[in-house]
Amino acid sequence: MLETKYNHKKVEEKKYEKWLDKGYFLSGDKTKTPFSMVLPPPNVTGKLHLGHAWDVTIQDIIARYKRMDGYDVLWLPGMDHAAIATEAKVVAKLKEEGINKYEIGREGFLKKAWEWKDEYAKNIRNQWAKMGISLDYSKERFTLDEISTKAVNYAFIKMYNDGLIYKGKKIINWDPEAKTALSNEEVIYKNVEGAFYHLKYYIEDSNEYLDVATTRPETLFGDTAVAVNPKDERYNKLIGKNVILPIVNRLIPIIGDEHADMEKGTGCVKITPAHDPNDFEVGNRHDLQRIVIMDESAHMNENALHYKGLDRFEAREKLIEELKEKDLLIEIEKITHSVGHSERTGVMIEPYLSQQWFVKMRPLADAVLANQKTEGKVNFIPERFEKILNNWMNDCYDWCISRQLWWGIRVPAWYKDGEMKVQVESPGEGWVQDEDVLDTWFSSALWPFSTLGWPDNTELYNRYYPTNVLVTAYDIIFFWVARMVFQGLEFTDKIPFNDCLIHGLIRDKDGRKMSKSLGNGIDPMDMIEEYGCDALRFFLTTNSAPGQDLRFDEEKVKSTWNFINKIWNASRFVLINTENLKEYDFKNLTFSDKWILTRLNKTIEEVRKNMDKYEFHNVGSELYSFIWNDFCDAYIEFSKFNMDNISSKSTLLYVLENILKLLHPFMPFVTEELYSNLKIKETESIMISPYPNVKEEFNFDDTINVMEDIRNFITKARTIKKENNIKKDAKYKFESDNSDAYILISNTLKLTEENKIDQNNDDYNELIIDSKSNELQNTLIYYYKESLEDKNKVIEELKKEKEKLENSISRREKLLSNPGYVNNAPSNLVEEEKRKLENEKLTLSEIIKKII
RNA sequence: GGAUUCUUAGCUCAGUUGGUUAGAGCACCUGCCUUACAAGCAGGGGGUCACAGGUUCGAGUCCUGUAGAGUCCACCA
Repeated sequence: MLETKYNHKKVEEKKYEKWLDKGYFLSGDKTKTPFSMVLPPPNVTGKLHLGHAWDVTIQDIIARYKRMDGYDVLWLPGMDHAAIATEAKVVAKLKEEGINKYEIGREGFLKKAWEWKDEYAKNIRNQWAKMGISLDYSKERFTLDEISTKAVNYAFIKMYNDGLIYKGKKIINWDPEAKTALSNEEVIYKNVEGAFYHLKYYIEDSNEYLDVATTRPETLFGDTAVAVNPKDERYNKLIGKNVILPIVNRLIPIIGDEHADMEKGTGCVKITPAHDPNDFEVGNRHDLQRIVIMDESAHMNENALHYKGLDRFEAREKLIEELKEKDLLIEIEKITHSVGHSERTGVMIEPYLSQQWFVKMRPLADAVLANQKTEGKVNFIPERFEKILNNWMNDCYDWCISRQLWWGIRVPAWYKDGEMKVQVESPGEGWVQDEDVLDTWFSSALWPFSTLGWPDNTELYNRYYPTNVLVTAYDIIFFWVARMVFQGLEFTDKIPFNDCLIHGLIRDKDGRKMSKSLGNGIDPMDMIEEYGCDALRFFLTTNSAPGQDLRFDEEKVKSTWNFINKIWNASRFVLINTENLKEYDFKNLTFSDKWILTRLNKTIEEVRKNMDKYEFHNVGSELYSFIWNDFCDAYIEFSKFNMDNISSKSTLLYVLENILKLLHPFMPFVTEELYSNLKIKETESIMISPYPNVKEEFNFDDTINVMEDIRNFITKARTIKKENNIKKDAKYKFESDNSDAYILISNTLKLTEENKIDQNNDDYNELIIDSKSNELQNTLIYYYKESLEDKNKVIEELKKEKEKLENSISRREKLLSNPGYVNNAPSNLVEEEKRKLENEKLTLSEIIKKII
């Protein structure tokens, strides 16, 4: 028999291994309809955080539900090589060991990186196991494995041949720490303290100068013009003249360009085409020279004259000193401005002119936008997230996909004598492969189909693609979701997933983002240790509406634990009382059996409806109130009165069995444990049992209102009894027009035979509790000794109730006499109003009698 | 500047296509060790749904405006 308390550690032990051994997570049953999802591959850089725990639990709920409901579920796991992030971590680790990556070379470094990957992949798999998620490990993939590499190479070459990938020299976001280019999405803008340095650019052959303000004075070495707005009357007459570039003393032209904003700063802008994206454009318009003044680690080069070799910030400092000395500095204006930082290394981005590979976005984005207007669009849940996709697709810029790293898929391009060939294999002797690797997201973008063996025409691909649903957080929509959609459309002519279920981000108790720097992060593994995986899962998935952020509140995890303990104990009760039951027998159902079976049907219906809509918080509250309020508080209590009835025992066990199944996707471990203790069950594991369906023969709809009346009457009786201090052994008289109600009420209120009296003895006063409705009429009279004071109190109470009823009745009458309501409102609501009105009138008439 | 979410009980959140006395958990008050569960049971109190208008027979829900909080994108010489 079960222990008296739920012990999550014991319950969650060894079950996962068993499921794995039995092969329950495997896909491939061809007799069933396929259902597929790919797991958003976590980076192999660390451990899973609460956000992952949330994300994987949602998916596992879907997977388990669909599997139980008869689908052949493929939930494909995998991990992401996370080029920059991993390379940065491996470099840091090597540094600790005193190794420089360039010393050991590309091959040596990659060996180390693979070792790192293997170690972290193992950790991640352990954490997946702890979360209880039902992944098909036989299909596990890695973004750098052969299957993925093949797909990436194919995609790259195809896009190159179709003109969708090109190589070009442009200003890109450069990370001087990782020494690589980044895409715009990998740049995070932060507000930092900085300054506007106002510099004197003397006009040629004159004592006058232009006040040119810049936040990055060290870039002046790359200046090839100063721009003013052609409409700016202060300066436009100077267009065509030259200014003397400070320190360098080179002559550079004053040009007229719309880019110079008259309202902003001084109206004069220095133009550095090799170090600023806007200036790059200006440079193109005016055919200006591009002078690169820094090397790849953001140290000044020979173009910066005597500053050569200095770091950019050091150079800035020294340059300012020199400008001051030479009286070329007008002022330093302190400002706070937003500056791009590398998402991974955290260093300030340097806009940098370099040769990179790009994906031409416009045609791909337009295809997505066009597709979202069709029936075959990606269905976002909640819908509003489609706008984020569309906004991003509307104004996007070409995607820089080359990275100057080693950890990644190498660009399949070969060079010899100024010639370039794009292909996988070396074209032959003397050809050298491009040193760059591709952006991680380029491989992730192909994930839903590359994992299934595309571009080959595989059985997996044909059976499971497109996938049914993708689950991820909203912060990843443009990084990943958008890219999968356009690559899916480009290569497979299909959207990669029909539904895209978006959840929010996890915040701490005070609503702040969880981050390392704040130190407010919570390790899901600690929560599992403390409260169990089932409690964590249920908390994560039932405490917010789709798309909303979730505040992590340990108290709520704790109260979920209590809920599980409640289920545990209810199960104990059922198991203890049904030990001898060999098979279900529903021939002799009592009134409360019929009621709970009907309520179970309604619950199944609601739960299924909400499961299909991914509204898990609704499923949660539906199950919570059914289990706790209906099953435990009411039904189990009532069942105690008919323990000799085999049909009642059957009902107890049957309802429990169904509760466990309904809960299983949320709480896989405890439901498996309890299910394994059931005497009657269809399957050896709850995982492979069929998900509950509504059973028409268990619909006894007329029990619902009657039971509601009975329970209300019981509550009312208890309240009045408590308020009036009626003793347990008070004499009473009880009448009911319904024998089921009579039994349930007298048993529950403990109305014993010995306290029952027929006639009022003059010594007693009467306390009448009654309820009148069309379904049920009860009168319970307690006889007791009371003071006059008590009696007046009772009258007061009755008067209050009378007043309440009168208000309610007049409100309902007004409502029902309103033709607008009666004609327009749904008829079942109108009927319900009428019924309640009738019942209230009956009750009121009784109260009036008593007051008189 | 553009987009978007949020404002409901002391706290954290639900509240489906508008349906008329707004729900839950936790916290609070009262009484119970009634053997499935005191991590529980039985009762109870607590909300002019941010504010102001509008549409409607009917608004927490739809529309307009205001205030506050958050997030994303763009710009930031």
